[in-house]
Amino acid sequence: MPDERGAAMAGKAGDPAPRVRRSRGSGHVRIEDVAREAAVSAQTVSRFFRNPGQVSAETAARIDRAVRATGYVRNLVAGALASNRSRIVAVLVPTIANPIHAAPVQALADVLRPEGYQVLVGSTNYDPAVEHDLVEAFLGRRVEGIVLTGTSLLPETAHLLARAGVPVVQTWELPKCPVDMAVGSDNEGAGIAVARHFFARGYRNFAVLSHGASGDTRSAARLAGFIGESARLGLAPPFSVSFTRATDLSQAPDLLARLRHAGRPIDAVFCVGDPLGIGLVLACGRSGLRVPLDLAVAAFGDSELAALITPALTTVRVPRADFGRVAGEMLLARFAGRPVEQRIVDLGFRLIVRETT
Amino acid sequence: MPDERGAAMAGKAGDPAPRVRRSRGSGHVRIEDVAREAAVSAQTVSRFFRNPGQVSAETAARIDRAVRATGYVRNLVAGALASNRSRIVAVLVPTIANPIHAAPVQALADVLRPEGYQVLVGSTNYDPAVEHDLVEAFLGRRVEGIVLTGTSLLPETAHLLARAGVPVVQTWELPKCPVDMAVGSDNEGAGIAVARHFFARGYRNFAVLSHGASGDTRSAARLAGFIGESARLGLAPPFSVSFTRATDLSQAPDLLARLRHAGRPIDAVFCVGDPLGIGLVLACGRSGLRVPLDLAVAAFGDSELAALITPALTTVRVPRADFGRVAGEMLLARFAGRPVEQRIVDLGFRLIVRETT
DNA sequence: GTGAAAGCGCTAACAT
DNA sequence: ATGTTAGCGCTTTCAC
Repeated sequence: MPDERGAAMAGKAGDPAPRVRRSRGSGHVRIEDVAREAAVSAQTVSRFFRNPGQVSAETAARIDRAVRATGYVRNLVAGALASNRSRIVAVLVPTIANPIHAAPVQALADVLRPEGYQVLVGSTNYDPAVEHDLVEAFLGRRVEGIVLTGTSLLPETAHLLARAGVPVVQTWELPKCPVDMAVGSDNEGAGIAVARHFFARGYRNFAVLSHGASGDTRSAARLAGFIGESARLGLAPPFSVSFTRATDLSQAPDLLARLRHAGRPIDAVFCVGDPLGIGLVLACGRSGLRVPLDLAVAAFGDSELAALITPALTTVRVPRADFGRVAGEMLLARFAGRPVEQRIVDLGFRLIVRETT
Repeated sequence: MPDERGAAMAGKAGDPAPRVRRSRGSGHVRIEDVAREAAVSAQTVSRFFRNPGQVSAETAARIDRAVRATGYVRNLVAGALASNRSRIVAVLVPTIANPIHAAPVQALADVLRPEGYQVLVGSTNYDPAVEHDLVEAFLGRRVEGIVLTGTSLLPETAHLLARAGVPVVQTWELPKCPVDMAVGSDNEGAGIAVARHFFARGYRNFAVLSHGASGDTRSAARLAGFIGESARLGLAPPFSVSFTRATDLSQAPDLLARLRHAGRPIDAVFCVGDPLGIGLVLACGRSGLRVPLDLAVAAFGDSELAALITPALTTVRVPRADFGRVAGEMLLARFAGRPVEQRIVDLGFRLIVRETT
């Protein structure tokens, strides 16, 4: 009878147990309150939440009723501390403004949800320092897995990750030395494919359109592939134009002007991302430049709009959703203690030739 | 001397304190390890992390060194439990695939970050049941504030929110009875404005294009405004066409076909969202339908692409980023205990007339 | 199937 | 400016 003491102490006043002090505490209903209401122990309530089948049907019903009566909401923070399992997986994307990242994040969340995991998203804005801070914050929240977009880690970030012992999946790219696991496509190969396609179509004067984000190694790899192949094809180095902001399409007309005053005629442009490519094609339409007659355009990503604009955009398709899905499956395997046989998964790419080339 | 017991027990072996058992624990470096290394108390290390200026410069340097030496990463989970402050704000959006939600989320995060808050994003997919589950999960993580997109809450969700006592900001819409606070624009008014604009331009045969998501009360309000004003203008009820999926632009050509076989000629279409409007305009371009000569189009959102497509889209502009910024500021005010003078903030809208009308 | 005890790693409150 | 103590609310371990 542990309540005896409180009852005895409060004897005269008849008040409920005046504990030593009550300045802490959230004021929330606790598992113990539910337990009391259901006339079971707190353990049983805890079991009920984690695995309802583990308690008898009758107890379950009583607990269920008690939960409703008290308005109890599980404290996952306390649970995470006690069990050392946060049930959170973090995913870092360069920017949520680019819808190209929606599919993988969605797919990741869809794979993880049935297993009870929630996905925490962070935007690095292509800044490795921001990425580092986010990784540290996520590690502080004791996430159980981290999915990275690209492989442009700072050495100290890689070190942090390695020390933490948290499963990490790098996506989109195929690093030679992954921090842990990776799933993606060959970006350099994509650049090469585009260069060859341009060449096969008869174009000889190339330009590349990229954004200024130095942390974007995926774009850099595509560019490297494209430029390298141009050289192998015996062409002059592509004229290079940079966006200052990755997603600001309103710059497209200005960019087009720079392309037209390159000092030499340009007949084909490779854009490192679909937003750039779409912006360029639309800007051409506005300024009366005929695509692909006056200028051919190819991009990367195969976003939804690529096929819809006129002329439809030639672009490299990568299985974006699968990046997220596979990343989630790899993490799940790790969580379950299953060994991941293939630490680097190449999901390939495909050049979708449409009307802009 | 609490260690005495352990020492006595392990007397002969002479081993370091063999505690009763050591099966729990994360194996991570703890604050106490850092404290020992820096020859200070754990409390001082804790203070150093939360407010470096609170410890002397010399101790700070020692702690800093100790943190590096041990590779310590703060356990924010334990911190959140002890302080009852998670420093997390949750934001719910219908879908991250629609880039229209990127700006407010970004702005919210930008306002909150300097104050030490992180933003947790969840997608409801326009499903109130999913929204409910997410709210419950977030509440379980003891988030300190919740930002909602739209006002289509289930009654039980509203109840859950009310009970939790967490500050809530509903965005995009202006509910008559907000759960707590709200910042948005008058969606019905936007629909009315579009109807009047169509009418003023001489169009008389209206249609509306929406997606099927029943949980989207924002779209519903726009539609209601548009339809109501059509009636007031003495016009026939607009012909209505629905997308099955909110963001699947590939359906646009099919939709266009349905519009053309409406049984009566349609000369102006109001699309509840920009993605729909852009898809429609592009589909018209593909099928040779002249916009606005054969069909006028207006939408809602003023996304980046709206001004870039040809013809440029007439659409309603709302200060999306400001929705997030103001929501963040309201939350911050609450956190600081400041009273929020204005619980409902109307940020207005503007019809941007371009070439599609 | 259920309960009792111990403690996860940190911070609030109270000292000094 | 720094140290000591007592939890935060849950889950693990062990016992029945």
